[in-house]
Amino acid sequence: MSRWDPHQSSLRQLQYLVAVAELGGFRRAAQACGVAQPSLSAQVAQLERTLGVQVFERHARGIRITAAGEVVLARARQVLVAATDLDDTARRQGDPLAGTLRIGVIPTVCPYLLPEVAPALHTALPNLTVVWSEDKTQALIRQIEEARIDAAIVAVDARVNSLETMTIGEDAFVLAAAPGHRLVKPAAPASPSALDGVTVFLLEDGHCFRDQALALCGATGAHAAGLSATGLSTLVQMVGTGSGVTLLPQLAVAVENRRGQLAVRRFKRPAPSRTLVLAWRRGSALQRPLAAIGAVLQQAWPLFDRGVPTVRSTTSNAR
Amino acid sequence: MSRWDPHQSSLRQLQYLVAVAELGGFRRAAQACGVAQPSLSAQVAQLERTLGVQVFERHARGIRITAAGEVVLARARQVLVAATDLDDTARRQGDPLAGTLRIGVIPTVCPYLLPEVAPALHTALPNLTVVWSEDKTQALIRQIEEARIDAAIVAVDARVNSLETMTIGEDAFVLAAAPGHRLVKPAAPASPSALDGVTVFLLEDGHCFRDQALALCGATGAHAAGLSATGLSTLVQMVGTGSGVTLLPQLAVAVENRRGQLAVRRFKRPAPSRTLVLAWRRGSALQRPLAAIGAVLQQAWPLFDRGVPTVRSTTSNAR
DNA sequence: TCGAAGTGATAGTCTGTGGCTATGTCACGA
DNA sequence: TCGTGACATAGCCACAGACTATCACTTCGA
Repeated sequence: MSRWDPHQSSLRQLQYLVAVAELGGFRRAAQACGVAQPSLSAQVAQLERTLGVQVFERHARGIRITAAGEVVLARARQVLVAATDLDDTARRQGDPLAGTLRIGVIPTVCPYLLPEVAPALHTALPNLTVVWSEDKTQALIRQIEEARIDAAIVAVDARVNSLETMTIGEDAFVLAAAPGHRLVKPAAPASPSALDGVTVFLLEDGHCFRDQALALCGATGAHAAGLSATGLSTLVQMVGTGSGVTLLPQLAVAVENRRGQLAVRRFKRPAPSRTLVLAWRRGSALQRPLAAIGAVLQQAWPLFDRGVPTVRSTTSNAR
Repeated sequence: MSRWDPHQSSLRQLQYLVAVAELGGFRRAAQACGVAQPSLSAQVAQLERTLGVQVFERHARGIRITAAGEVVLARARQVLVAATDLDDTARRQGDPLAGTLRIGVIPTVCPYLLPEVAPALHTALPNLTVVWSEDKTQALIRQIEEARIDAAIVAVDARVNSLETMTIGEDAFVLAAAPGHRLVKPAAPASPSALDGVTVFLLEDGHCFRDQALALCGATGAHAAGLSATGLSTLVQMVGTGSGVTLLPQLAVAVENRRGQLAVRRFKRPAPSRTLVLAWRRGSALQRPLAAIGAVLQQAWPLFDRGVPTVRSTTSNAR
């Protein structure tokens, strides 16, 4: 019965392998792994020998990953993710609501949500330490899949099958422009068709909020301005001085318009909006603490949502 | 950047852990792993220490798995399965259609399908060695999930989410009884309602074919006989001598009725049937060779299917 | 009641794996 | 042409993990 024929390779060897692939070289990988380059080289070479696959082509000017190596690397990463889950599982055995979680947040949410929510989380889950990071959706998803972060707060349109999600809340879009602009003068909620033919300033590529705003523009006949902003603050400055119009998530209005330089007008219900979710890798060992965090976020959400039903077309939402 | 903090534990330690759990003791596990008991004990103890979880309670009369241990073990198995996938991936890099595959087959299929199909497989895929095993559906699924076999030929009703499947063919059910029995005398195909009030002999519990036949009985008003058979051969003997009726898969008729001791009658179309599939673990590294095997099985299937459209209500289907 | 047979743990020894430093070889670019 | 940075090689050392022998304990049966 060959059931117990041992796995020759070790987890450490797999880590070395993946490190070389990701950092693009043995020296850098060795440094990152905290070992000397010859030690790492030897381990990788031995792993290649036991697997019977050459993963890297060694050149004097660095390495190349072979075709066979790519598929082997993908499997190696899977093993390491599973091992990480094992570690997590074990670590949480005592108190599932204790320990450290790494959560990524998209840039159009992070600075507005965290200041309110981080203290609430600490109160609700005092033994849990959350390390926040900020990145765009695609990067966050990759980081989740590679177990480099434990979860992310994102605004999903398309469901990613490798992730599980929990809805935090709906974040409505609002119109924003310099006070006096014709689009934001009326007190009544705007119809989406008000955007027809209008030039709208958007975020630069890679922000999911750009895509969502762009979709709304496409549906309403608006078109994107030639210039893109690197963040919502920039966006606000651009339309605040000029004559343009932009879309903002309600979540950001209180902070971005704290000096009242903009006039803001909401849409008729059902207002266009994005759904914020907490997402984590399917099968993660951290279901328990993540679900607890998700619950806290859900509870806290009305704090940010307050503008939506009763927003005034004036500046300076309460703060 | 804690990205590269190493996994302390090794795959070998995980194997030891799982072996202890499955074999129920350190000595047996050590023997199975081919190491001395103290070596294995030390490794398991260290693993428990690094994970911070006591997986086993040690008693003089063996071990018990702790509650925390159960969940840790499940994760450990996942890591080993991923490692097996890595090995498989690497091994198949040269020729994906070479090497060895372990395939399980349910008892109501194995003896009838293999004699025909094994040579065909060898012809079509000469570099592939298939090791066949026979077990019931539930056991096979567990073996697939634990990477103890690579695939199985089963008759699924409920789809199991952890498995991917490829249909081999439809295997119709037929009525079988001693020649002269009123149910098998007419030449015309039977209506399912013919079973109403009839006592039908079935396989013993655990055979999926029992459940499928039982479902048909329930739908038609038949009821199960008190006595169950351990296999189709036994079933044939039971009804061949007595006055009972049974259901057989068409696949088995040629072999089981080779001496013509039974009269067989098919059902009106659409005849009740089971779907035979080749199933493997989702994400298995063996997609390529398994799909190739599935294709050969599909092609070969009409060989066994021949009775269905034109079956006579006589004995002795061609062979 | 006591010993045999089973469990896993402990003690002490040895070897091979995987680490280190120092150096070699090669390709490219200044 | 030589310097620089890539990865490989050589040689050494230490400790992890294997082994054998034995202990401590429980259970079962004579």
